[in-house]
Amino acid sequence: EEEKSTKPPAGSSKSGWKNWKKTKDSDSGGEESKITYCHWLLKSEPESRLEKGVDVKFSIDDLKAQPNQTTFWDGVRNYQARNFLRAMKLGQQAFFYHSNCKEPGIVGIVKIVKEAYPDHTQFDQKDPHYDSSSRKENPKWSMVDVQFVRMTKRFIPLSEIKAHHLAHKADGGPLKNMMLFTRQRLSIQPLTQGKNLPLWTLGAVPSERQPLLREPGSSTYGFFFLTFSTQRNLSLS
DNA sequence: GCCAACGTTGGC
DNA sequence: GCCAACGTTGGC
Repeated sequence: EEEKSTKPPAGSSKSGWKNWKKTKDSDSGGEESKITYCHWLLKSEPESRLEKGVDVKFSIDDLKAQPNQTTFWDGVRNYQARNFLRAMKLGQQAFFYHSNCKEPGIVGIVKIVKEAYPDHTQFDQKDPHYDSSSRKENPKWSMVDVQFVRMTKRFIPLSEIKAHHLAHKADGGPLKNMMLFTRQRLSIQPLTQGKNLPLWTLGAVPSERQPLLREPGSSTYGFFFLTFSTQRNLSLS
């Protein structure tokens, strides 16, 4: 279904076409394709774990250790996550989240330095994420390149984000629909402003085209995350 | 290490 | 198209 939403089938059957139209037009399915996201959250496992004999550990320190502090984000094998990958634009920023570990939470910020292209690991039989059903002429899975930007000023534990999420579910705050909780298993997710709240709660309102994320000390704050944090006297940047 | 959540697979 | 079985994710 997700395949069809990116590209209508050439000689499509009636039902295939219908499904494609449905995902484009319906409120729930279509929303994803219509909305333009600007910020993301990427999960990665910082602790060693073997998958088909291969260690899948990749912490933010591992990213920092890469040449140019840059790596390809391979191994995404979920259609929704893949579609988000494909929606990522050059220069956009994402939180780097440590998952499946002692202290899950946000540890840093990365940026997209190359937009989606075929994930070569899907064709590599030795790779734990090898996909025998994918053809080179029409690769199923994509990856982007990301580069380390910086660590967050402090570690932001899942427990803290979750506390806000729970509070916001009650009071309609910006994190009430955060996908970290509404789609707990999604490894690539967009961050949104939250519908009924002003994005900018402190300082000047930046013009629309300015980068949303500022260095500490700037008079304006970006990343919707900072909205709730500043409201609650926390500082994430 | 346990297990709940949830995405995927495949029989019917 | 339904849904039970199964596999994976990821918090705890």
